Amino acid sequence: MMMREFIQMAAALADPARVRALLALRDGELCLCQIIDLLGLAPSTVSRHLNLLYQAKLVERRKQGRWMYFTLAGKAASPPVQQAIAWAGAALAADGLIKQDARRVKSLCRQDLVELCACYRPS
Amino acid sequence: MMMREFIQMAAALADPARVRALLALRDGELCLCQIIDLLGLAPSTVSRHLNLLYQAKLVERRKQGRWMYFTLAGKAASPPVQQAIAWAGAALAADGLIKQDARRVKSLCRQDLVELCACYRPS
DNA sequence: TCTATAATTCGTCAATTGACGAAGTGTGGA
DNA sequence: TCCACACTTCGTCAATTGACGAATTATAGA
Repeated sequence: MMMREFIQMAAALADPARVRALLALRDGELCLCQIIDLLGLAPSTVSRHLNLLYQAKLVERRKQGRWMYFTLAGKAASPPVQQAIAWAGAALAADGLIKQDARRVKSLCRQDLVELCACYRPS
Repeated sequence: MMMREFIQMAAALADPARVRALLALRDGELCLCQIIDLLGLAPSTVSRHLNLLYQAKLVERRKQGRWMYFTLAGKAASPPVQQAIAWAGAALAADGLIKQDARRVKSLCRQDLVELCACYRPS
């Protein structure tokens, strides 16, 4: 791994919204609109954050229909990538916001995606 | 560890000069002027970089006379700190610049500190 | 005490970053 | 063929960052 890639990874982890999104994926894949709902930021902002995580190879993504699903980088990922994810998870295991997010994710996953995509709800 | 501290650590690692300085400390302590020489940046810039690494708890420092010596965070450091250092080291083990720095550090350590402090040499 | 020097602090400047909304893309269903 | 909607791209703006030099602090030695 070269310096450029490492810096990209560290920079991706140097923002609370991105770290929250990353760790929210530990229980399985999420649709972008679920992450938008979780973070409470504008769709374009969240899209950009997730793209940075993707460029840094910390997450993978697949498009299914209208939805873009994200997952944590898997077993095929390089050791530095896996170390980075493990590091963030361990360091923030006791963090209140991260724990709150984890509970929220469980609840989001129980909802229907069509209903959930509240990110665009006029409310 | 809270979010704030984690972000501080990740941000500290998100700059090539700081990562180089951090990993240059793996073989033992270095004086600030040695790091200035290694990085080829202005003294004030390097001082600021090392202060950020210190705030992030990734390095320790001690003042002896006119010199400020830095070392990697030791065994007393929290697991996340140690994980971060191990992560950077492993990810950049094959990086050319880091390897070059390591050779340079060995050579710097063989020089007399008084002669070395070339950072202020008019040259 | 005076001087030289290692390091820090501060002010400035250009470049980058994160936020947003507006506009554009693409997919699925009416 | 439209339309609705999930997502992305782009432009803008305020805030942050990294670089530097100038000025300051602190320490060792003449």
